[in-house]
Amino acid sequence: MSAPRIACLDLDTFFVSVERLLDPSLEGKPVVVGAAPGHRGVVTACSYEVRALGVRSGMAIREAVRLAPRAIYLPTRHGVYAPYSRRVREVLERNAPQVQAASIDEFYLDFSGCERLYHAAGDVDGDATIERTARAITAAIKREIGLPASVGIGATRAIAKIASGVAKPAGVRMVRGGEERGFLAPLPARKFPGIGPVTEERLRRACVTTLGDLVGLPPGPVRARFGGLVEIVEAEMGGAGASYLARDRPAFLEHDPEGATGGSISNERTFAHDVGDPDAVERQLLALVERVCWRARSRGIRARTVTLRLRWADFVTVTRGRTLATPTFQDADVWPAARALLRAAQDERPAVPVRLVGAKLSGLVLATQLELPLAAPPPGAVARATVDNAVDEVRDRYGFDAIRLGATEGRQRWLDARPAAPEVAPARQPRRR
DNA sequence: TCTGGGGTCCTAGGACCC
DNA sequence: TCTGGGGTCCTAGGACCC
Repeated sequence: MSAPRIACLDLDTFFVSVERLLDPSLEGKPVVVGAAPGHRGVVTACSYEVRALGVRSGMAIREAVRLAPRAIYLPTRHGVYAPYSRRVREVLERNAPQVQAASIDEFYLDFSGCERLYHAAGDVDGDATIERTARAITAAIKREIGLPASVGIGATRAIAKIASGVAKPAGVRMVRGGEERGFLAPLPARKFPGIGPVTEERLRRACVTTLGDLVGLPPGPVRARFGGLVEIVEAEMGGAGASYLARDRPAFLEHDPEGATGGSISNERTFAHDVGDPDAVERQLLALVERVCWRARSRGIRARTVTLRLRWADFVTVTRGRTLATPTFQDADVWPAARALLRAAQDERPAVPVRLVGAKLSGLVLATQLELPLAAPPPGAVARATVDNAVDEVRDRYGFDAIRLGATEGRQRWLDARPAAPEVAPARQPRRR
């Protein structure tokens, strides 16, 4: 039997909690963080007061306003929340041997290897010690930072994560070794990480509502249809999380820079109103290309593949990609490819207005791993690269929007005038965080 | 005037090579 | 003049997560 050793700590309604720290008058009131009412967008986070009215994160803001017209609507301010997340992490690192951030408001703690410590304390299996530690951690986060948090504890990451949801708000829930099946079986299938709305509906049509229903499917075609999923849930019920969330991967590319080729850098924008003018879409795409390239440069990462994302007014969405011969982080290399992809896609449905456009870089490689070309840069290239570097430095310090580049047509000529050679300027050092 | 934005992972088919 | 596989790369789409 596997003893619980993984904890999942989740900050309750994190963005709302931070907004309340900054403005205590919001305490106890219905609060929605997300897009502005009347605009296109969704709910990013919401307080329990509005959840009681049916509001959920991910819901269209329009729908939230309909359900909770008197709630207080606040814009999402990512830059404000990140420092609080870092402070939480510091508390965790003081109290747990291993900490991994899964997102801005979710952390995994691994207590493996602490058995001798527990034994010395007279705690045979360690359960009591881990649970006590979890309570001490949530108390410290509340006392030192002011944020409520919930913790789930179990043998695997999946069990711990599900338990943290059950523990909310501001609770601790431990699933002891051997209790996994009894804990999971009555839960709605949707609670299992990886089962989303689509799979939930497929399961519902097979008369499967709970995780117990799922593993209880009799042998036959229906069970076979969900075969992989049944195996995964079965393993979790046995406390053996050799699958799924237990697949430990580095959480962040920054932590695994050696030869990292996975990952992607993308930005996309939904227009306030659907856009019928192809030139206007092109201008927005150029701004997005400049943004993703800047992000790649400031991380010292080049990309081999450029992908365009386009969503038309009727919500039909396509992605179109192209892989370049040489990895790059230069606007002048990425832009022609992105523009060609956009024009080809626009040609497929010329009369339909565009709702969203996006640019993505993938096939990432560390810039320092590349061999530099031996050829001397062509005339003018160094001067242009110097200007680009100066723009980058301002943006690294003050953010992408600190500098607006000139009229797009002039900018396009500037890009077209640049050599397509990927390396004209010395590689910049990755930005320190 | 329904449906954000940043990601990860998986699948599947076709090209191409051996 | 009929028929293999396996492996890798590329592309496109889709489910899911926070």
